Amino acid sequence: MEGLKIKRNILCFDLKSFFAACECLERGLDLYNCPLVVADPRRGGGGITLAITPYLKNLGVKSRGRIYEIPKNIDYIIAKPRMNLYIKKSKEVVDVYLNYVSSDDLHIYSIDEVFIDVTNYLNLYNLTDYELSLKILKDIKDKTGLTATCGIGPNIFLAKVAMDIEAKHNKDNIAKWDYEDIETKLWTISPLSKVWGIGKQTEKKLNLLGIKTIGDLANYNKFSLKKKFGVLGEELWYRANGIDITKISDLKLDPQDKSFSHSQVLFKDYYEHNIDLIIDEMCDVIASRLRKEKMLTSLLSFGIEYSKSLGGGFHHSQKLGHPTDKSAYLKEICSLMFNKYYNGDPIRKVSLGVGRLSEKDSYQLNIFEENSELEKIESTHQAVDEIRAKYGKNSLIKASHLLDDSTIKERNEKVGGHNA
DNA sequence: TCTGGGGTCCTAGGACCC
DNA sequence: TCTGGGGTCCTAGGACCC
Repeated sequence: MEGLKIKRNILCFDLKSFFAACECLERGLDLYNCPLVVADPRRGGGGITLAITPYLKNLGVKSRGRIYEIPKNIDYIIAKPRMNLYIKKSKEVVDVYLNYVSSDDLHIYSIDEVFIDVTNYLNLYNLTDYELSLKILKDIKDKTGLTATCGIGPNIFLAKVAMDIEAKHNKDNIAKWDYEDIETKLWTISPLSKVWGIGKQTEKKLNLLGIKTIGDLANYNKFSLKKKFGVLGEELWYRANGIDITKISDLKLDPQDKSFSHSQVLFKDYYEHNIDLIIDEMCDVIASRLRKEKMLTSLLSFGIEYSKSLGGGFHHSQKLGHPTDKSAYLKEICSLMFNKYYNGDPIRKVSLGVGRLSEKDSYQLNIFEENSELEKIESTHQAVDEIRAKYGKNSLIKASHLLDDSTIKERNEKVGGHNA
């Protein structure tokens, strides 16, 4: 096991209350002293709070909850999410990291979290990993106004857990964990789901085995875990022992595995006669993104969820006859699937996703689409995309999209389902 | 009493091929 | 006449993350 204890210098950074911090900066408010909630008020009380300030956290408000869950006696400011602002800010922070390391040693995990392997830079800068992280944190603060926290570990897992569990509570916003800290810092963690990679479901199953702390997990029989949970069980055991041999380069995603999707919860019940419009629009959005990223998809997944009172729904995926970025083709498949599986219940949610992506330049013309026809469609799409890029997504929309049931105009003003 | 949205990874069974 | 077996692809579904 000693051989698996790799000794890198991994830093894991996370931006503190990121969306809320961006809103406070823009409004000239003090993040630590103002009751701000980032959430879309148009969603009603059931809407999700995307972020809250530390000030509200201290009052016991859940950071990812519903608006109606915020205690009535607390006065708060509600900030409509502005995704484009957060993306811009996130890029500014990434630029700070890239001043210190090359992109090969940086993995962007989410809009506000990264992993950096600084092993090969410490000599160069003549700094310890702690000193370097301090410097980067200060740089982020100076250049963007944002506060970050940093976990340091000999591997990715320990860096992340050090960050999640300890760094946030430390004065300097840094926590460094090494293999000798495992018993005191990692093994004492409970409940299990506080640890990265263990969710509520797994926690429940482990609890049934009498495993309540990470220490219990680490000292459980590895082979029984493997028997019960497959490779995941073995993985859990290694992680509980602080072992993770993943390198930053392993985190780079194979383009084959890439996917993207759109889903939306509808504001009213839809049925067969008006859901077409929604599906149409979503196919257009997905196809347009494929063209923007110069990708083709070979796998479509489509799902419908019925109104809460009834529950249920379906979700299916299907390999496509040939790779495509054409809205019409996606619609055709969705429509087939809809007719096959829809049971007539009121619809409240639609999801559409594409996967098995490939780069467009490898596109082979196929026997199903006539060459000239293809070019015609292609050039039309291109023209539409160009106009939208220049004048905004709403500059050119289909006549059907002006109907009452359409949601596309609202959605075009959103990024990732949130207000742009 | 209540509606988020976008991702990745893993497993498992059936089909199909050699 | 019967008990093959390995590899890969497809789809469904579960779990986790931010």
